[in-house]
Amino acid sequence: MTLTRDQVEDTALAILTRFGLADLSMRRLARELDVQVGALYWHVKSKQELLVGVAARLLSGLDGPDGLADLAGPAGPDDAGPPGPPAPQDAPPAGGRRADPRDPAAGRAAVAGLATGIRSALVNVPDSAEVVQVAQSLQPDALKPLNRLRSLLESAGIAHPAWAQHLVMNHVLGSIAAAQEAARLAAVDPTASAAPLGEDAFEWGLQVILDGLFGTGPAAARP
Amino acid sequence: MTLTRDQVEDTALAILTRFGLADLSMRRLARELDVQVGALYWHVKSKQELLVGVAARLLSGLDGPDGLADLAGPAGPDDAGPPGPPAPQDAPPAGGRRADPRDPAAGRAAVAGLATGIRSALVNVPDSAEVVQVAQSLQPDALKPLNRLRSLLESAGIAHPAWAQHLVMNHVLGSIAAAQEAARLAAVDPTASAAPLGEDAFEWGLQVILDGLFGTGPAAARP
DNA sequence: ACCTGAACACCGTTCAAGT
DNA sequence: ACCTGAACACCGTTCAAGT
Repeated sequence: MTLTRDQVEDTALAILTRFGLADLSMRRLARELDVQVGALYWHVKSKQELLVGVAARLLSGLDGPDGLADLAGPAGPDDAGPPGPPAPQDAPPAGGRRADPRDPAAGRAAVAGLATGIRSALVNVPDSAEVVQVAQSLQPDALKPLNRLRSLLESAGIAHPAWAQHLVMNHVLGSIAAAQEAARLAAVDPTASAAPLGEDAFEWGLQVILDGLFGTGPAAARP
Repeated sequence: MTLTRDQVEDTALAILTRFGLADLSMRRLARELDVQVGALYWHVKSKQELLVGVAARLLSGLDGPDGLADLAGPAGPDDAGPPGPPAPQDAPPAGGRRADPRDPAAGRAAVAGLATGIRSALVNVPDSAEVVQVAQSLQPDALKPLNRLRSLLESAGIAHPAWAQHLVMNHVLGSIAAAQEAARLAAVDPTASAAPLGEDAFEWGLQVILDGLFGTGPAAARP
């Protein structure tokens, strides 16, 4: 059986999920696949290009039109915390549905649902936020869910959809990275544990952003 | 003359400023200082600890009580774009002053001024956002300006100052990283240039966040 | 106290040569 | 077409030994 690009990306995702980005080296990947390092470079142009593929796989559950289709993500159930639907005031009415221009709340709910779905897909995979961030800056159109986020914002009437997309994504990825780093620190040194910065901090910040984006009053009139 | 920790951090900052994080290796640093690599480890415990020091230096102009004291940052003038005061509706009234509880607008202006100051201090130093991010997660209290940002938010009556601090910082650092990555990409491949994502995108996003945090209406009543 | 010299265990990428 | 073997030019960290 000959090596495949899919196999390479699958194994890369597996190493990332189990051991994190520090252990995801081309050499480690080759060892896991029982080939020489050079063989990998027949299937991928560079490690960066490989990471773009891994990022796409991380978010592949959100490729379709339904932002909540695979809410738990490929890595299993969501992180610890009180169970129940996230974003109670937003998620139930709509996941990733097209925003109805006659119903402004639907646009906000769709954005909230997709943002929460992206977080759920990444939060259990170590360093996944970093991987998505490099993919996002390296090949801005390679990640469909991020394009979908932008078009949701555009449909909802946001003035600068691309800017808003980055605003939301910086919060999503920043929250995940902070939470994972805090967890890593706590695992080594259990004494230094300031604030957990978990799912509730994420939801709170998301609502602040959505208030600013969709808020009645002066916010809606901003250029 | 014997080596000093200050010298090590100074030279590290110089390499970062001129060549970026990829070129800031312990070996390169030792070469620049005309010592062996091992010598560095007498003065710093690890590269991560060194980066915390570099991050502190990057933001040292904002240590004092005035958030706009060193608005241009250590790297020279701000990035390209139409000149003029940033955040016209926020910066003029107050830089980093204590928020007057009787004047809610002063709190918002102080936060905006400090956030803009942090951006100005970092935007011209390549990969500075990444450096600050690792410092922030590694030693959350080592960077005074970030603590000051939190206390400004607290004084302004924000419900969750620590969460809000991260919300603002994720936007500041995310915007800088995206802008610098886009510039790096454009330098290599001038054809692929989606949206610039520069200072105006930063200001717009900052105002959205501040609208959500300070906004009149439902936003102010959020827990 | 402060630094050298040298090692340990790694990296990403390239490329002639094999099959 | 696909892979091996081997090299190139690097990493961060440690530590006996020198001064």
